[in-house]
Amino acid sequence: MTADERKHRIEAYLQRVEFASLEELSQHVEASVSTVRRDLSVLEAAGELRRTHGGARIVTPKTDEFAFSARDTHQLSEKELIGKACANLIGSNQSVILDAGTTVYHVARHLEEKAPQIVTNSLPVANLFASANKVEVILAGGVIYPRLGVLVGPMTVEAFSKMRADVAIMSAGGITLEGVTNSHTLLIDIQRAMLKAAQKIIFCLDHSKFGRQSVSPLCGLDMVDTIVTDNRAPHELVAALRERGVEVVVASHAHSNGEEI
Amino acid sequence: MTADERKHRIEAYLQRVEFASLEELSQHVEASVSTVRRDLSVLEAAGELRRTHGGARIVTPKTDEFAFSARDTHQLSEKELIGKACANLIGSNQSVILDAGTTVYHVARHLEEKAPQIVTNSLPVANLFASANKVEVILAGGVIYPRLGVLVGPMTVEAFSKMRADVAIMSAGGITLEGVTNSHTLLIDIQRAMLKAAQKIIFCLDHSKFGRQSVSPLCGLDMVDTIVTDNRAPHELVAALRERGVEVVVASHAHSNGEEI
DNA sequence: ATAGATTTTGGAAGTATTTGCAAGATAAAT
DNA sequence: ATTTATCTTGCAAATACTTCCAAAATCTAT
Repeated sequence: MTADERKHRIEAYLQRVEFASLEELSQHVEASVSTVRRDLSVLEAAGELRRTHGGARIVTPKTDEFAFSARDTHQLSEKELIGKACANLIGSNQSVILDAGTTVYHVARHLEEKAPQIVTNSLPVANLFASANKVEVILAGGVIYPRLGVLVGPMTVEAFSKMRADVAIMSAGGITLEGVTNSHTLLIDIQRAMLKAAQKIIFCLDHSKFGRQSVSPLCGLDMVDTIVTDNRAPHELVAALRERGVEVVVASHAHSNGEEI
Repeated sequence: MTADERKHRIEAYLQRVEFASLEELSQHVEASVSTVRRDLSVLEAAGELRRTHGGARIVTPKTDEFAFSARDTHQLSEKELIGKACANLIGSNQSVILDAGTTVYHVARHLEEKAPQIVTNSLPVANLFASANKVEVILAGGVIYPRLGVLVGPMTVEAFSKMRADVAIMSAGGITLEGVTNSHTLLIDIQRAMLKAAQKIIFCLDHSKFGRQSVSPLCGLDMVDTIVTDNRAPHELVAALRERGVEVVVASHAHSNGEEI
């Protein structure tokens, strides 16, 4: 990789994730942190980004025109961790269905290297990859649901009904031992079609979703292969879920820092 | 392999991968790095690419109608005027198909007050209305074509084949008395489906498109109801088009009361 | 076709740039 | 205030670039 290409990759990566640590960038471009530091200095001088302690931040985030990526910095890091951990579950060259929803959005940010085929009905996710040409993104058609930037309606359901994918990465409003529920009735049909289309089902649910029930039941626990959550999820419920045969991955700082392939 | 052929292969390869190291290029064209270096110097002098430390990069991935660039101020005011004039042709509550392309994008910006039903395969247009809830936007499904932010492929064609709309607002690469042409073969099928789906066909073409011919023919003049252009369009061609029964709207500052951009 | 001239090619030597590491300095965290 | 993490600076090794030269290929004229 040339120095120039490396700088561009740093820029592109930051364009997607908005902020990244030195370590993260270093791994992403496969160069030492020293080199990344120097690159960042150059890019900062060019006005492309702004260096911060421990990393860098893009100066003009282009993905930010959505009510969607609202600044809840509180749970942001938890969703980040969940996103990273979930992305680690995905193998290379798999086809992945991505649900709409903020948590899944964070998964998408870490998926560039892994999955060349992504199917989604989320406009923010689509925008994320709109300029990345390593990933093939299929966007399901449908009517845009304004606030969320999600495509909904019969067109969307039909699109997913005709598809097959290796994995589906899903959001939901709540999970109990009785199953998974969601509040957006508009999305239920679409999510059901997603579940049918995928071989493996992963739900990304931060701790606040545990023990909660939304209005519309989505599916039972038997459909769920894996749940990725953060370390504030109630241990009893996690244990109970595991007893029911659901794999539960708890994302933590330690885990995400560890092994590389 | 001749020297000339080698240079062309280098160029074509860079067109595909954007960056390449010396070593990579050397292997690809089966020549020594020294030779590749010399070739790159020549090509750089010709403005085809830019050398970098360790390799080379294409200078620009071809500027065209569909390439969305954030800092594209080129002919901005003219496209703005065309956009406004074209939006004026649309009635309230009409269903409108919007093609991908920068000029049509500017039309979309002025369409919100009309509260139309919009169907498009353009990601930028979709983003424009993603948070506006006066407008119902239907996004056709398909594969995202990276650089352009357009949805393409059979899914997209099928989506438009099943639709009916009052108006289609279209882009194109060139127009002559022989008809309308476009350079992106990937889009031709989609555009044809759009034309079939709509009752009235409007083409938005700035003056640079007049008298130009791109590789792929799109449709004859008989299909075209209206063309919206700016006041630098060649008068003879405009007159000739009118004689053929095409309504030509020339956007000027007079018509659109001066707002800033 | 052949000998000589010209251009092109591949490589070598020397110079310049880049990279990764380490040590001291500075800023954040507890 | 102390500890930890991050940043800057300087340096040596690695890598890449330029210039030059000889061999190979191509062209030209007889």
